Amino acid sequence: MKKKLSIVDIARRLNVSTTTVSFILNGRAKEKRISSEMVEKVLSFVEEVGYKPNVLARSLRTGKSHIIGLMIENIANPFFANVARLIEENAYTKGYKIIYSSTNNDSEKARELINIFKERHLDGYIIAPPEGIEEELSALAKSGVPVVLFDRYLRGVENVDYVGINGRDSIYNAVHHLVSSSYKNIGLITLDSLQTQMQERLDGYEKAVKELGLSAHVKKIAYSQNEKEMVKSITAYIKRKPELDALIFAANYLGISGLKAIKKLKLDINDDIAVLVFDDHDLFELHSPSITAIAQPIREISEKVISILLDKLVTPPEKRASGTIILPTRLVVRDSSSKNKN
Amino acid sequence: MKKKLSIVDIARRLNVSTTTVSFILNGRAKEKRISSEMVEKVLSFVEEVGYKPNVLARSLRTGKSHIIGLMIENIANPFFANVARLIEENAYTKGYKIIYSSTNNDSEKARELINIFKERHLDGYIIAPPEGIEEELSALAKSGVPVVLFDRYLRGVENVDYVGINGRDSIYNAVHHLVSSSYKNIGLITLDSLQTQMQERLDGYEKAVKELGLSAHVKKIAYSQNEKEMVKSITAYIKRKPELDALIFAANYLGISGLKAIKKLKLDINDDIAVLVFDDHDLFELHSPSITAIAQPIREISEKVISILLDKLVTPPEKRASGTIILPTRLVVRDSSSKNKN
DNA sequence: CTGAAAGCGCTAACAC
DNA sequence: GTGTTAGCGCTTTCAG
Repeated sequence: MKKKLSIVDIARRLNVSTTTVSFILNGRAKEKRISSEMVEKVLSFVEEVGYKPNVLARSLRTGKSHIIGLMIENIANPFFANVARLIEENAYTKGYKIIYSSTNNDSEKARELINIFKERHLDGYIIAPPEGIEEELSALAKSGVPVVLFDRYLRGVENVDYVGINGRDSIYNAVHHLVSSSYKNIGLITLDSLQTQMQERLDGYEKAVKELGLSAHVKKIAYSQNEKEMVKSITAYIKRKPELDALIFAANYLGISGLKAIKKLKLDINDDIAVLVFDDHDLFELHSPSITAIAQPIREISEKVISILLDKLVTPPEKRASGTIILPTRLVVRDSSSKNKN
Repeated sequence: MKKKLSIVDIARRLNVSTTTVSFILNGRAKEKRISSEMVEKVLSFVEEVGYKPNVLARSLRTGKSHIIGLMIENIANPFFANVARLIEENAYTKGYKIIYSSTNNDSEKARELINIFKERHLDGYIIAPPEGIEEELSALAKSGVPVVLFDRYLRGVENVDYVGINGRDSIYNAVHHLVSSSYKNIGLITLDSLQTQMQERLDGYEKAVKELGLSAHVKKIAYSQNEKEMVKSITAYIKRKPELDALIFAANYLGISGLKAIKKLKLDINDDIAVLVFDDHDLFELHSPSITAIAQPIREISEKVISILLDKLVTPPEKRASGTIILPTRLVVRDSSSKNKN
């Protein structure tokens, strides 16, 4: 239909210079002391013809894209999906768009993504990083773009912010909760991963178990996109360890796989084995029995992440300071961890 | 670190023209019959200094952004999250990035989004549209950008493709399934919405009920982001209709709210009331009893959507034809709809 | 207060 | 085969 007008077109039609138009459009009319009739004239014409500046050209010129890159593990994981939604909503109100990508915990893919993002001159990054991209992240941060990590951090990466939760304490407390509900043989099903958040959870478990004089039972599952395989290894593990009377799952999808395994084995949660999962999920509330979970403060995480990033965007690089924010989790006690209630 | 090199820099260093470099970089060396030594020289130098063309400048020049806009209802809905993930994976391998946004079924927000997307010169659009953006979509399509709708279409919008499922038959069959499991008073909990996919589901229900000589019980819930409210209205409805012995939920989040309502009312699924939900979910398999669901072919939908779009992207506008693809669903019968099994 | 003009980095028609 | 150069649409310095 209406062929795209450029700023030149509108300047010509109005018999003014592009400069004037540009200044007015960028709200610098006051500052440049442009007559208010001029401003009015330009604005109403722009409105009338529905002119929109070409963002691309502007970006090319200014070096700002008003796009934020979001890199997460997997958008189909409800935790990440919810964080993504909240971050997006928030960014949107501030005039920023999100371009996102799932890494599937693959450092190779993450590296590529960073490159692609870089080419597009994104204004900032929000990343739940897989291991092995320390260098790329450092380089990115050093180049002056704000980078905020969340969910897990990467050791030795400078000048990035981090928003996370206290996984160590969370699991530590969870173990105590189970013990106080008179479970004794508590296993931890976690990922075979060196990611910091998984390490913390493991630490918390080991610390608690040690202090309580219990023996540790840890099963590390290989990360896989394939749920079937996860269910299989968990099933095998449970069979191999009949002495366990409680299981902590270190991530929500592990928990879901675990519940499937338990169902397959026809075990009774609680009679046979208690269940506690890191990261809450709709499913856990509705499950019979309902499943005790460690709930992450999704809203707070999202808000912190985006507000830190937006803050940095308006702070000159030399005045920026990076930091770490650790948020508390909440243990939502349900029936799967209360022997007597069931 | 290394300050961004431009194509001019590298041309100068090599004492060749930018044209030559540009052609080589765009793989048109053969076509332009550039000497292979030249090609080699340029390529290795480019490699060495790690030069990356500025995508923005290229887009400005070519008018192509290699970005696809994805507009869905809500990324936190597993159906959309999964579709998004699959589409993204697929697009990514073809060199396209996704920029996404949730509309929350708000036509105002959707309209704004389309405007923002337009400014960025996206190459194509994938949209699960709310009602009320017919005009904008038509305009978009008319401007020559490929548009693919999915999940629901909009009446009267020309020149867009649509990938959907046969919601009418799905629900029709679902009713028959319930009846053959000897349920008689079947209610439908749906959204108070004119969206085509919801209409189809309602149609299927009404057709089946009529043919079978049953009486219709339809509850239309207002769309809301707030789960609590949904649970409340469903709870009230169930209380008001004690004669119902089966409930069909027309969307997965309705189903989840429904399950919460049923739990709150302490009803026994199956003894008191059968449950069948449109759109499968992890939860439904694990629920006790497990919940019968109509599973959408998520992978097929995603693949169709993206392949249609990518196809159009390489087809000159005048040769493009738009069409509709309807995929079949699968009724996954579980315990919640089998009176005797329970 | 307003205008001319120099780029941002790239592509491609047009020369040679 | 390779080089020159005119834009793509915008911002912003520098003159007036």
